[in-house]
Amino acid sequence: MGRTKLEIKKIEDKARRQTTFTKRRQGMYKKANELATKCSAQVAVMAFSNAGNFSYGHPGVNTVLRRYEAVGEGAGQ
Amino acid sequence: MGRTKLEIKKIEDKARRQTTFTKRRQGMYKKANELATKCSAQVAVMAFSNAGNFSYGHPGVNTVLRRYEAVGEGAGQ
DNA sequence: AACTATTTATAAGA
DNA sequence: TTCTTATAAATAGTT
Repeated sequence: MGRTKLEIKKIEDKARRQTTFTKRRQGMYKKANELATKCSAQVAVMAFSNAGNFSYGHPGVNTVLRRYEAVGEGAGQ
Repeated sequence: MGRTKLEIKKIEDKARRQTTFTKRRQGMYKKANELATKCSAQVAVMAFSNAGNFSYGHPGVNTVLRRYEAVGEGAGQ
């Protein structure tokens, strides 16, 4: 999306990479919230990079994690 | 997105809810992969509903989870 | 931090 | 139920 069509590959410029990390992380949180609301689901997103450690969950990251641990490897794609 | 603008609220029709869950889950996986690739990040998504338990991670769900556990509550929004 | 041109995701429909 | 298409939404570059 955006002004230019970009390949999906590492952004080498640090400032641009950091900006993209923030924008797209916010986008994923919004998608996670929408998926959870529309489909009565529990959803969590985690994103870690040099720019920091971030996570979001509906109803909460730890709630979703506990469920993942209960299901374990059964939580296939 | 799509033909109609829809509110973000629970989809009552079961078949439509299931279809949306699958489509949007796939969409989130794609976004997760793009974020990880573009920004050299580690990203995980978990989604649980009546339709099943699903997860995706780059480089892998368990790798990302171990990092979350190491960071713990420090992984703020 | 806000704006838009443009690409991408997706709700209905075929 | 997989594929298409009209439209809403996300976002890359700009200001």
